[in-house]
Amino acid sequence: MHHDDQLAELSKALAHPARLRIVRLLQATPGCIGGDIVGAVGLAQSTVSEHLRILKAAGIISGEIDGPRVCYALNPDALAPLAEFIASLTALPGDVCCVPTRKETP
Amino acid sequence: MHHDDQLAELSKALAHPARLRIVRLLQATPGCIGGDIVGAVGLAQSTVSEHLRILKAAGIISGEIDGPRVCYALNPDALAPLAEFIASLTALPGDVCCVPTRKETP
DNA sequence: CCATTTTATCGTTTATCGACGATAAACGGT
DNA sequence: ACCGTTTATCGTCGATAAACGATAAAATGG
Repeated sequence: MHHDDQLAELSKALAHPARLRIVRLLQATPGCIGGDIVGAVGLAQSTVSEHLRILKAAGIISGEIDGPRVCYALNPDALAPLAEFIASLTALPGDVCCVPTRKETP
Repeated sequence: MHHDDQLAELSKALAHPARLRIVRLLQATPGCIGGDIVGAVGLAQSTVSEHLRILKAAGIISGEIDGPRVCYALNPDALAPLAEFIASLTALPGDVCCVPTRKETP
């Protein structure tokens, strides 16, 4: 897989308010919250399950089976490539562009 | 707009290899590259134009009209919220979860 | 061993995305 | 004033994503 494809995968996994919500929840909750996630995001159980699957596929979270329920935990390291990419952009000032400038595109 | 919505917008704008490619190009090129972007990404001109539009809508790039062509420049600051969000996740170690662990979900 | 609880999967529907070609719009140069 | 160049927009198509309800699977507790 190309490098940009991996970054695109990570970005896509974060590109949904419900999934960001889930990530925040997992970050805020020290222990394990089971299906409390479903109640918190306000979507159907099956929909939340799908969002969890997407996050897990991207490596952003991991799930451990704990009896009948599943305990999800955050994997902040998975986002390191994305963080590095963004940091690399801020590194050098991508300053001036060509000629004197005319007007802004609408 | 909710905070998560803004982050989702930014993530979505990055969630495509072609757009990441464009961002890299703009970062690497000190001056202005015009429609060289089209040749570099290997997609149709209209498709590239659409990707540029999406990146501009997210504030990640800006376009200045320079005669018949448009000069695009990178806006690394636009990604600061996303960078901060990711950094905040790595901050506290989101470590152990509930009970001893049984097995990994397939 | 059965009932309950919790999560995952399936099937469907609707909306959004990504790509393209064709066309329009804006501008510089001859 | 036209002509070539460059970019944006439009319309369309197939593919993917998002949401839901219904159903199945797994494991605990009675």
